[in-house]
Amino acid sequence: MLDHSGTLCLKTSTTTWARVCDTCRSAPCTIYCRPDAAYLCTACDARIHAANKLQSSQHERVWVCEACEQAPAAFICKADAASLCVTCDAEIHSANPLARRHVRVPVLPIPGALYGPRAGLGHVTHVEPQTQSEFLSVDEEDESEAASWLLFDGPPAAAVNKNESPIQNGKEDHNGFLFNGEGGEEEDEYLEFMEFGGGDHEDHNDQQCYDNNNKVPEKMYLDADSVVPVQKNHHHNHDLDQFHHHDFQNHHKFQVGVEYDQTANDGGYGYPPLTHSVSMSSLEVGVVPDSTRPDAASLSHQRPSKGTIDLFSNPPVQVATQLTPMDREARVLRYREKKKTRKFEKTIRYASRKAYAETRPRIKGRFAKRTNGDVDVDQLFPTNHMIEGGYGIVPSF
DNA sequence: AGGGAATATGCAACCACACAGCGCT
DNA sequence: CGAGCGCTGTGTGGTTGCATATTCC
Repeated sequence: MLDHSGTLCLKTSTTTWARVCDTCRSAPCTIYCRPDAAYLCTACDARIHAANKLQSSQHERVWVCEACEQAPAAFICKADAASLCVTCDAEIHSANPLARRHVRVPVLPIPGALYGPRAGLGHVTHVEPQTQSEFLSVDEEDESEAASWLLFDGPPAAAVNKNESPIQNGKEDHNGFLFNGEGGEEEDEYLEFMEFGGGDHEDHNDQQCYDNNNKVPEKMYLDADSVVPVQKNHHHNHDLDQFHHHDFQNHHKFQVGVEYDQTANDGGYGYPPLTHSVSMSSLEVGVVPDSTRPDAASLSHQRPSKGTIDLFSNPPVQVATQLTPMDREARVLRYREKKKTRKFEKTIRYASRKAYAETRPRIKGRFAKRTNGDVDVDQLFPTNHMIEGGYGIVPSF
């Protein structure tokens, strides 16, 4: 589709029309190369600029605005942890007094070595924070965050948590990771899970996530839930505060599990004993991961109680994955797409049930039995009304 | 600085009932 | 084989109580 300026755009899952890559014309652009005046997807950017180190170092590139996805980003909003173009920045931050208080800094060019050694998954190193800001841009956060996952080539050690070892169940891939079939969906689910369960964490912990020698995220070879890498997000989107608070709570709980696991995990699997520089809050100390928590139980993989974690019987085999830059870029892209499309609001599957619930008599918030005096529901929601209003239509899954 | 009390915040449980889905006749 | 019936499980929202976090003294 062409936008107002005639630019070819792609319909994204977020219902916005993102400018497409000027090179491949098939993927949404994520990077703007100033010298070339070209909008590129990360894959093409990697291909073009990684091929020529001179280009890579001299071509100043910036991320594309995360809001409109149509213009190069000019500012980074610390509060929203988003890179925004001038127009979107003005629009968003003039919306209300609270937004006006958001601290924004000029966006910095993407480091020229973006596709250098950092891209090698087996050699992921911590990227020093940009000098003018203590935080990374959102995209760089994504890079770091996604990179930490990319090291983990496969589902989140689901079987590690089971009583069968990865080797026993025969699903170990060549890297020693658990891998189920093509692994794509598994990975997506994993990323999605991580996004909700602990993926949004601080980058400063990235450094601590990697073993100094093996460049392996130290949080990775743990039981299923505890594989959540200790990262923290700078996102402070006010709409998401509630989520992040909860997320952060969970994060702490995970972290406790991690601490425990690692003390128990020094069992000669080829990993040196890990020293933890991860700061421990009062909450983390002495807190037993609550396996009875519904949110924990709702996770796809049941977390064994602290006392029942049996890591020694199931030594998870872990080897740093070697992925090509293109593979990595593809995964990062997929991760970003997932991140963009994630929804935090409650999903109503049955509008009719919602309508009935709203009209149902209550006693202290609880549903109460209808009495004869109650209004007949059929009068409130006659069949034709329900249909016209969209109620009564049950989505098929 | 450390500890206890007060306050703030977040979340799961609870309830009744319409409806989907399944098995059986 | 399709229709009808009965049974079971699911999903829906407002309030409450509890657990945890934060602030204050």
